[in-house]
Order: sequence, then C-alpha cells, then structure tokens
Amino acid sequence: MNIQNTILGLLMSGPKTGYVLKQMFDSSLGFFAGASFGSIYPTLRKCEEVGLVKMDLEIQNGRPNRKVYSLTPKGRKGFLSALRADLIVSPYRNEFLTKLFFFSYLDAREREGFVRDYIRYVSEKMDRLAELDTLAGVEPDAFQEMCYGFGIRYVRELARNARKLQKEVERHDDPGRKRKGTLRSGKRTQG
Amino acid sequence: MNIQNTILGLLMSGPKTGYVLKQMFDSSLGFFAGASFGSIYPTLRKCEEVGLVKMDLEIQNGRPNRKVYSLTPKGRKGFLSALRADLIVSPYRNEFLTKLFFFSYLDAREREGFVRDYIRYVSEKMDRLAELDTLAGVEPDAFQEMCYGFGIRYVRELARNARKLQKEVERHDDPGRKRKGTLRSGKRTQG
DNA sequence: TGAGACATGTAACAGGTTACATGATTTC
DNA sequence: GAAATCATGTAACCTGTTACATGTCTCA
Repeated sequence: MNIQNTILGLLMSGPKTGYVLKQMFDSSLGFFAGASFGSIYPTLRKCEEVGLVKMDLEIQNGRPNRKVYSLTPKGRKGFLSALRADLIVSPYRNEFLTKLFFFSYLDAREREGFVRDYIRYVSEKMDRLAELDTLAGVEPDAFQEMCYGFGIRYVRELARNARKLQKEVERHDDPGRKRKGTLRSGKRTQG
Repeated sequence: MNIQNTILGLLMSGPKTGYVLKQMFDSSLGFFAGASFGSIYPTLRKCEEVGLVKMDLEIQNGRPNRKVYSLTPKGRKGFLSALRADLIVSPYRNEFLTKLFFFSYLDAREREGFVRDYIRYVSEKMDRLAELDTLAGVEPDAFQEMCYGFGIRYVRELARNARKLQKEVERHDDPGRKRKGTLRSGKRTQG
C-alpha cells in the first residue's frame, strides 16, 4: 500500500482530482498515511500512462481546468490485488525515543523541555483527531470508523505513556521533589 | 537525529566499528531506530572525511581488518548540537490502518486474516522487546531504561488496541456471534 | 559440509519531500 | 490589499534500503 495503491483505493469510491485526493490525505487518512502534491500528481500521470486510471478534463473559466481521474477495470484489479497482498509493517521509528536514549548528555532543564515538547505534540495530535470527527467530509463506513477509533485509543495511550515517562524523568532529575506517596517497597527495579 | 547523528551518539560511549554499530541498531535501538550496512559504512566514511570521527585500523589475521571509529571534539560538538536541536516528529505511518481503511473491499475471511496478522506482528514485537531485557549487551543508563519501559508499555497497549479492533471487526462480520446489545434483525447464515 | 558469525564495502534503486513556478478568485 | 483557496505541475534533492561482492574462521 504505497501512495499509488492508496490513491487507487481512494478512487474506488468515485472519480477525484489530485487536489481533492490531497485533502483526503490531509484529513481522513492524515493520522496514518500522507502524500504531497509532488508525489500525487506524478503518480496520477503515471497511472494514466499505464492504464490504471483515465482522465477527464473539466474546463473551468478563471480557474485551472480540473483533471478528474477515475479507475479503469485494470486499476480496480490492481488495487484489490495490492490490498490483498501480505501485510508488511515497516519498522516503528520514534525521533523522541532516539533523543531519550541519549538524555544523559543533556541537563535536567533540557530533558524536561523535550519531554514537554513531546507531550504537546501528542496532545495536538489528539486534538486534531477529535476535530476530524466533527468535520467528516464524507460519511465514513464501519471500518473507517474503526480506523478512527483505533487512532483515538492510540493517541490517548501514547499521551498516558508520555506522562508516565515525564514523571520518571522528573523523579530522576529531582528525587526530592515528589516525596509523598512513594512506596519504596513496592517499587521494582526496572531491568 | 538522522542516522549520522545517531551513530555519533553511539560513539559517545566509546570507539566502535561499523559492525558493532549495526548490532546496537538491531538490539538496543531496534525498537525505535535502525540502520543497514548500506547506510552505516558510507556514513562513517563521510564523517571521517569531514573530521567528525577518526579511524584506527586494527589489523587482524584471517579476518578482515577492523576499522575502529572514535569521535573527534568536532564530532562530539556536532552530536550535542543535533541532540539539542528542536524535536521534529515525523508523521505516524501505519500500513495496517491503511488496509483497514479499505476493508469494505474485502470479504470477512480476508479481513479477519489481516487483523490476525497484525496482532501476531505486535505480539512478536512484544516478545522481542522482552528478550532484549534478558540479553542487554551493555548496561543501559537510567534514561535508556526509560526508553525500554516506554517501549514495553507502548506495545502492550498496541496489542490491547488491536484486540479491541479484532472484536469490532468480528462483531461487524458476524453480528450473531456475540449477542450482547445488538439489535440486528436478520439471522446469520449458519456455517 | 554447510551455516552462521565476523568484517567491509559499492551501485542501483526506491519512494518519497521541498521548493519553485503559475495565476485567477474569493474572503477577511 | 493581504491571505487563503482553488488547481496543476516540475526539478532537485534527501535519506535510506536491497542486492551484490569478497573472504576467513568456527561450530555442529
């Protein structure tokens, strides 16, 4: 499911322009997939050349003409075959954890700054997902609702995880700060 | 924190060969960062050319000579400056969710197959992380322990999330299976 | 005798992004 | 009158992977 096949998938529900596809990537799919104009337009052209889609020109006055792309039977087959192909999950990458791995080379103020930045980032992501629910350009089907639900739970747990980490970092950098209900006996040595 | 800066970071704790760096990428960092030989060796050479690291050749008999790289003062500064640079989180990508978005074009058997594949993938990831704890080539510092803890909680929640999704998909595909609050009228085909 | 660890390296390819280029229309 | 929206497109670049190439030693 590279960009080409994702575009074909989006065309399954009807003809669309590159511009509209970009909006879908930025909204509905934004949480787990994305594409820039610099990849969308060349991909559409390439798909047309190999007969996966056909293009209909819609003449407009004042504005650039719209190029409306629709799936050919070959394109439909191509998409379904890609969709059915084995699931290959690309490795998880996390910029923040990479920095955390090297936190010992920073001072406490810097460390806590990065943790706050990350929590802010995750919170914004949560907010944007929550907004999506309100907007909802096209009615999502049952599975797209599940995508959304998965995303909501995912970012919620990510935020929880990050806050837990924040406390660990704070406790490390200033052990005297939060002496309240800490049960030394119940604390396990991680490792 | 691209590969170059991550490599410099790993050299902070002492000189290493490209081969050893690869092992670290595959084990300690494997959960959130990675690199292939095809990027490690050219990067080391490039870093040497611009004076970020220096190379010491260790002659071996029988085996290829080891090229042991160590940080120069310039390399140390370069790494610290990269580490302190603003946190830029690259967008979350998820191949499975992309497929889920298009699940309506599959039949129930195919859908449940993909969900099972994903759960298996996440479980394996969990197992590999748990093993890491046992192995632990180098003693991790406090923040590296936190990385590890974050990872453990992350995959655990991911697994929980995936199982919840699995139930939703099953309930959708066979509403009669788990009758709890569902008011669906039609009887399902048996078999 | 075959697999896997040790050890380095290159070339071709993949799969994108960013910045640039163009230009009218609508909205604040 | 500035900014955002509509609408398409190209070229240069980035950052990395995969596959190939080479060769010895060790262990089962």
